[in-house]
This record gives sequence, structure tokens and C-alpha cells, in this order.
Amino acid sequence: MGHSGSGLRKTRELLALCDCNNFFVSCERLFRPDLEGRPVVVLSSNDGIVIARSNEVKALGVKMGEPFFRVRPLLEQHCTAVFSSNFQLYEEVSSRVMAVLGRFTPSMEVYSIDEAFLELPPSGMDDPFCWGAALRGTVLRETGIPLSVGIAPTKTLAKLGAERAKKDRVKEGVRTLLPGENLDDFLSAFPVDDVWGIGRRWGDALKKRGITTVLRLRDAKDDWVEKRMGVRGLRTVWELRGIRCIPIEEAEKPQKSIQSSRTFAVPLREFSPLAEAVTEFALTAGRRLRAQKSRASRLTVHIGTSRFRDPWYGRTAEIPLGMPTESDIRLIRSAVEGLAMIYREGYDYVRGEVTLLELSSAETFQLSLFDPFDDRSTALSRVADRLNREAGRQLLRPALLLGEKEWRPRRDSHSGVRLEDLSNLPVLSS
DNA sequence: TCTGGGGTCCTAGGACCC
DNA sequence: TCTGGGGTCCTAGGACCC
Repeated sequence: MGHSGSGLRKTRELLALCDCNNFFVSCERLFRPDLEGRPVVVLSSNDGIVIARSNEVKALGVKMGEPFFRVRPLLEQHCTAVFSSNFQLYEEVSSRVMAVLGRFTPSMEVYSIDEAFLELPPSGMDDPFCWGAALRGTVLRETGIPLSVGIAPTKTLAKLGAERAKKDRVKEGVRTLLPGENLDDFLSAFPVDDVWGIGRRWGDALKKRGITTVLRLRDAKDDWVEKRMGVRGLRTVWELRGIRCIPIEEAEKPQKSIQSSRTFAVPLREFSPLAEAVTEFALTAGRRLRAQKSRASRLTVHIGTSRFRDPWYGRTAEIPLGMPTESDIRLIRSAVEGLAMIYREGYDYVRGEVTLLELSSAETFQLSLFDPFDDRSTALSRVADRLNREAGRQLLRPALLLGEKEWRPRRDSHSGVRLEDLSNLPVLSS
């Protein structure tokens, strides 16, 4: 294809990927400046696995997704600070970071809780590196969160740039890959599965065929790639060549599915605690459904035993909801009905899940000739949302869910920090 | 003893229709 | 004996992401 040794295709457009470093750890450190330079981890729900690591913990060889119980001795040996996850805090910090980023660009896509793609403004084109460094400095100063920034013509290249910037920890955390630059050395230093869009499976398959580095993937033949990896693989390859195939999507679209699931703190055998849990999942999903002004036409319920124990049992029930609904009462009734269809006695269930599908707009939806219109229970659900939001906690909820529940996930090391609570602020001197 | 929780998109194959 | 050729819609499963 003649790409070997070639630079990037000329383009006048550049974009930046901004990635918050060790984001959840950085959030916890905002309120614990004493933990700067010390090993810190943040755990998933139920304190099950490690989902964020400070650089010190990465240096110990602890992997993302590692079960906590397995690395606990090592972490304790190094006096690691351990936090249960506090997503309320992370979401709030995230929106502040995004607000600062928004001041630097005419167009941006919030890609995840800790990442955003920004279109470079004309003012940044003369000296992209300088623009990136200023952006990074402002975010750090105003929010306390350190970023890595990659600047390139395409998203896929910008991702690689940010990754390099993060690992090298040089040059102000900014790495540019500009049109005309020869990237052969840069790309050959990355294993192929470091590329955004290449996961474990495809990574292994590519390596087996001798495509071990990103450089080799960039120079692979189009028809070969498309045959094995489909159009998504082909897009990735073109993006590595500097051709933009994945645009910045500024408008935030409503989600197409909403899922609420948890691993239980203890295995559940009986029907009634499972029904409680499923009720809670339906309620959580319903709240998020109404928050994005949607209705759902289909609901699925899933329960399962541990994947790490034999024999495994898991089933999913599907309940059509008829007319699109946003009523908690209907969601809960359907979820429990589904649970009854799949529940079997004699198993230790460790996980449950409720998913809402076929979402449509709450404002305009298809009425049904046969199903009753549920505007009264919809109104009730909306009132509950408002009361609970204003109270800042679950003021109004089904009696079934009152009191302590054995299945509620553990979070033994929760910092309890809330941004609205001034008493959480660290004291500078006393 | 102890192993997360959320999403998206693409593709292949079957059902169905003309 | 010889058994069309498309098109569309739907779904399950696979792959990926953070």
C-alpha cells in the first residue's frame, strides 16, 4: 500500500484527547493531599476488584481488574491507601473538569467520565503543543486533576499520543503527532493491542499473523483487514494513517439501553431477597430512564450464580412492556414477574440485573389500543424523583426496601466525601 | 471466605416477503 | 433429474470501550 515510511496525510484539522490520570485515585487525593506520592487504589462495588491505581501501585505490578483479595497482602505490605468507589464524587469532579475543557474549544465530545475529545481551535493550530500545555495547566490549577493530552489528526492517533505522554511523564503531559511527521519509530514502539479498538481477541489473532506492532497494523493490507476485522478494523487502520474515520460527536445522544446490576454481598438462595434486589434495580433503572426523558418497551431480568463456582446457573427473562412506559410500578411488577419465570430453588445467586431496552422519547411515543395508559403511576414516579433529588437521598421508596439488606454491596473503605459538604475540605493550617 | 458495572456497534443467519 | 434471487427485518452473539 506504500504507507511504509510515509508521514501522515496532510490535514488541517487536529483534535486533542484529554485523559485524566488515574482519575478515581486523583479524585480521592483531592481531599487527602497527604496521599500524594503514596500508593492508592480504588475498588469496585462490593470491594471486589481494583478499578483504579496510582502510579506507585502500577509499579508494584498490580493489574487493572485484579481481585482485591488476591493483591491485598501486597498492597498492605506497601501501606496502600484503599478506597471503595465514590461515584457521586467522581461524577461531580468530572463535570468540573469538562467545564474547564469546554472553555478551550468550540467543539468537544465527552467520551467517558475521565476522557474528552476536543477540536483544536484556530488559535491552537500555530503551536498545538503550547495550546495543550496551557489547557493542562488550567485544568490542574482549577480542579486539581492532572491530565495527559494527545494531539493528532485522528482520535486513534490522539489516544496513542496521550498514552505515550502518560507513560513518559515528560513534556508537560502533552504529546503531539502532527501531519508530515514521520511516525514509524513512534508506532513501532507500541504493541498492536495498545491501539484503541484492538482488544484481547483481535490482538492475539493479529500477533499470530506477525502483526505485532502498531506500525505493522498501519501498513497492513486493506482487504485483509476488512475480511478479518470488518469495517471497524478498517477504520482503525485508516485512522492510524491519519485519515479521520471516527468523527467527534458533540451532541450527547440518549442511551439506547439502561442497565442496573449488582453483585450481592452474600449469596442469595431464597426468592424474597432476590425480589427485593430486583425491585431496587428496576427502581434505579427507572430513575435513569426518566432522567433522560425516555420510555422503555422491553425489560430483561437476569440472575446468576458465581462464574467461579460449579455448577453455574444463569437465566435471563424478557418481558415486553406493551406501551412504552416510564412508571416504576410497571417496571417493578415486570421485573419481579420475570424473576419468577427464571428463579430455581437450590442455587446460590450472586448477581442480579435489570435492563431496559427499546427506549423511545417520553414526549412522543406510540399509544396502544389495548394497554392501559399509565399516567397516574408515571406522575407518581416523577414526584418520587423530585422529592428524592431535593432530599439528596431516597426519601420515597417502596416499603419492601426499607431497613438493612444483607445483599447490599459492601463498601467498607468509602471515604464518605461529598463535594457539597464543606466540612470535607482539607485544612491548610491550624 | 473474597472475582464490577456500565455501555456501543457489527455481523451472520434465519424468517419472511415478493 | 432439474429446486430463483433478491430484499428487509430481527435477533443473538461477539467484539470492543471505559
